Amino acid sequence: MNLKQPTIKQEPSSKEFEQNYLPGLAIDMVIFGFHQNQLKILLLQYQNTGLYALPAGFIRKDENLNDAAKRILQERTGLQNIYLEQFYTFGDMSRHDKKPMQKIMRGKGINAKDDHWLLSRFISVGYYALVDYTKAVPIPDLLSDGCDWYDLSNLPPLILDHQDMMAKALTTLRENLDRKLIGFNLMPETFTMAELQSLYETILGQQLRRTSFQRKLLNLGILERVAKRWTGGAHKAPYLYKFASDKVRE
Amino acid sequence: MNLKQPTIKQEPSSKEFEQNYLPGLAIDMVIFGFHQNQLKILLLQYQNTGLYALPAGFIRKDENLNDAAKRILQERTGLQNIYLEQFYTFGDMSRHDKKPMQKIMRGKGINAKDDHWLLSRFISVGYYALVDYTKAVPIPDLLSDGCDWYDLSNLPPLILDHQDMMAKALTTLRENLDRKLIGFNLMPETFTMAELQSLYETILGQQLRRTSFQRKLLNLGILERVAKRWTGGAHKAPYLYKFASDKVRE
DNA sequence: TTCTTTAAGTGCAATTAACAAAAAAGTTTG
DNA sequence: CAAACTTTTTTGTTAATTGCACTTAAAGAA
Repeated sequence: MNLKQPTIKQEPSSKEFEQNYLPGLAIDMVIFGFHQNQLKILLLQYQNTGLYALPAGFIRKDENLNDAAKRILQERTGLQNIYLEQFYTFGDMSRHDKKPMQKIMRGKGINAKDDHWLLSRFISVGYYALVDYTKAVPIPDLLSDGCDWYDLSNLPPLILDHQDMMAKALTTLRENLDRKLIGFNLMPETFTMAELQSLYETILGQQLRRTSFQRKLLNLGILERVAKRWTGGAHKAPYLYKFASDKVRE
Repeated sequence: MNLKQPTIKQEPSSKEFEQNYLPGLAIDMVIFGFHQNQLKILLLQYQNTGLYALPAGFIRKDENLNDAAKRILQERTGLQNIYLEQFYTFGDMSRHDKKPMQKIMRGKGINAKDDHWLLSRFISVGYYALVDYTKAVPIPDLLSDGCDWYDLSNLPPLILDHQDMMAKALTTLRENLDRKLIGFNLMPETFTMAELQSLYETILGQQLRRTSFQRKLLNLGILERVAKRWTGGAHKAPYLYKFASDKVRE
């Protein structure tokens, strides 16, 4: 069924890119989700290459950097008003390696010259986003053939320095978890205390004590107990909580 | 004595810049120092303009981003092996305002066309550095007429978004102060406990309790008491401490 | 020696976190 | 229908940290 087909959508021409986008600068996104007690990130997959990469994009000449990040996130997930934070800008020479992109373009039937704009040196601003797994609708971009969630504990090999980017994003997330109370962005509307604890444990990579965790989070005064309860087994049903954003001062 | 002189050093020509530097990307530096119980930063001053700016520079095409930052810091202070950390990348459209740079160039007798490369949109990577005030030797760059320390509590008006940059750098410094134990980089070789406390109080913008502060820092086990003491007045002389970097694990 | 002044250390209350045990709320089972 | 079982939630008890007042230490001056 899957015969070789001509590329339908065209990636931007050199001229089109130069006219509309800032040269040499890109945005890479580490989009975190949480599902079945696993921390996940969104990756693009390229056919016939075995290569995987973080979602990325470029900055329009008339666009704020942060707005470009929001746009790129929206393009890959369909989501708006998402927790999104810049965490580091990557500018080592070693990240300038033409091979992966050449392979990706060949896989798409694009015959790129050595000075194609996509093969030049890029400095990349890293952002990480925290999204509700159940709400995101992953969408591939022009060059990729798949956009899907992957377990952080079991990632495929990533191109260039994307593994380092992911690691740095995770470190930043860990450092900000308590300080900025951002974990809730990864949860659905309502959740049990055990689920929330599991999220914290997964992000921090360590076990937490049930009682301490519960007392600490409840004392923050930002959780609201929802009247309803779980349908459950032969035991006490856990309370459901929701994040009371109106109680957060800042 | 100071008659109008022709510019001696020439700023890079458009061609020279395009050949050697990454376009549209700059580095801005918030260089912190501490002297006489005041937190200070290094600013460039432009003659005949009343304008002040953070030290800045560009990235060579064959240079790592972090190496460019080190180079720029070295060019303005003469210092190497300094604590230097990237804190944010600024990319709002609103920071693209040609007027200040035009004024600076006119002040230097440069007749810049409207499409001069220095007047284009720049996205700027912010770094902050912590230096020993007594060791830095401020040096102006090609366009500026002065490079000096200014009290953080009494800054002259800065161009563009440099005030925001400074504020963000200070916030980052505050957040990292305890976590990364970086305050010592602002101190001379040896210092008294009172001086160290004054530094912390100045950075954090709040008074600290002496006993708690002392107990906490000594318990960290990273301070070494130096045998020598102060020459002093009619009272007990304070101990001198030095930072025992070999005792810091990380 | 005694006084004055500033530095450094100590003891205790108050707050916060760590650990342990008990109570609560469901369902299943005899 | 009550006893048993299971998981959630709350309540104490102990240990660690911090805030605060006070004591001790050191050095020159009277």
